[in-house]
Amino acid sequence: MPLSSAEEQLMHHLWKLKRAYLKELIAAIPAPKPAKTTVATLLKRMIDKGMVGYDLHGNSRQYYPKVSKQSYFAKKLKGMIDSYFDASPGAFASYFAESTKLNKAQLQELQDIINRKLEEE
Amino acid sequence: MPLSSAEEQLMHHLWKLKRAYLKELIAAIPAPKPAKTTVATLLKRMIDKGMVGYDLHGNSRQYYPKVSKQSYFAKKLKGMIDSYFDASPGAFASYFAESTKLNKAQLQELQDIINRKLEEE
DNA sequence: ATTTATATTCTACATTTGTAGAACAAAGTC
DNA sequence: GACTTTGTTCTACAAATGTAGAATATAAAT
Repeated sequence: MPLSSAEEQLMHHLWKLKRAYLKELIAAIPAPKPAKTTVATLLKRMIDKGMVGYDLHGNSRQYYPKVSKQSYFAKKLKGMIDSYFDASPGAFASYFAESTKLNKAQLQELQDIINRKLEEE
Repeated sequence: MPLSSAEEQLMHHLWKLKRAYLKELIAAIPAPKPAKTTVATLLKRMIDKGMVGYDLHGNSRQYYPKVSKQSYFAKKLKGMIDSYFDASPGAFASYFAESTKLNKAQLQELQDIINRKLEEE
């Protein structure tokens, strides 16, 4: 049950706010702001998809993500690696290291991480 | 003009075949195979989106990708890094190196790539 | 108590996506 | 020349997506 594009954008705001009432979510969206009912519809669909939960506070709801940004992202990335790199994270890693322009500090940070990983064996 | 999910799947076959007639494309799709008109409709939409071109051979068309898998993928990944890592490839790289389970050979390959990159300065 | 701010539900409708039948055309085969 | 294979176009329709008005509820403010 993947989120649609509009739903995913809204999810980003919810991840940032952690918990939010409708009004707060709308406040977080940059202009042109959608109608409140538009956001309400998206939230309802996201709840149906199991991605959002809520607590009742008084008569209204405080919404929160039921899936962390990290794990949602990890799933998306895995899907991409599966289809574009034949399910090989190593091939993807090589491609990424090769193609991306990182500065010296970033490259060194990566080196450190990899060295640590190698020592963990 | 992003491809829809069904279109993207078809695109993968076209990338693999490089050039293909409708029949060849359908042959490449695993069962349950869609109706030929379904594939024809998708191809038409992909042509409209500028993702596929074709040469006329006799009365029928040999289709080919107008966008390489590499560049299409790069765009997708950039979109994800923009939205999930605040447009920071470095942050993404760190996350990825940290979270993915690569074996020793893969880690060393990465090291080599990074070393080469560092020397290129 | 009346107004106001906020939220929710229901309904609606245009667009996009997934899927395919019907009809027609041309090229190769018997 | 009739038949088969392959391809294309047109049309269609259900489901998903993007967007929002109308109606309604309720809590807070005055």
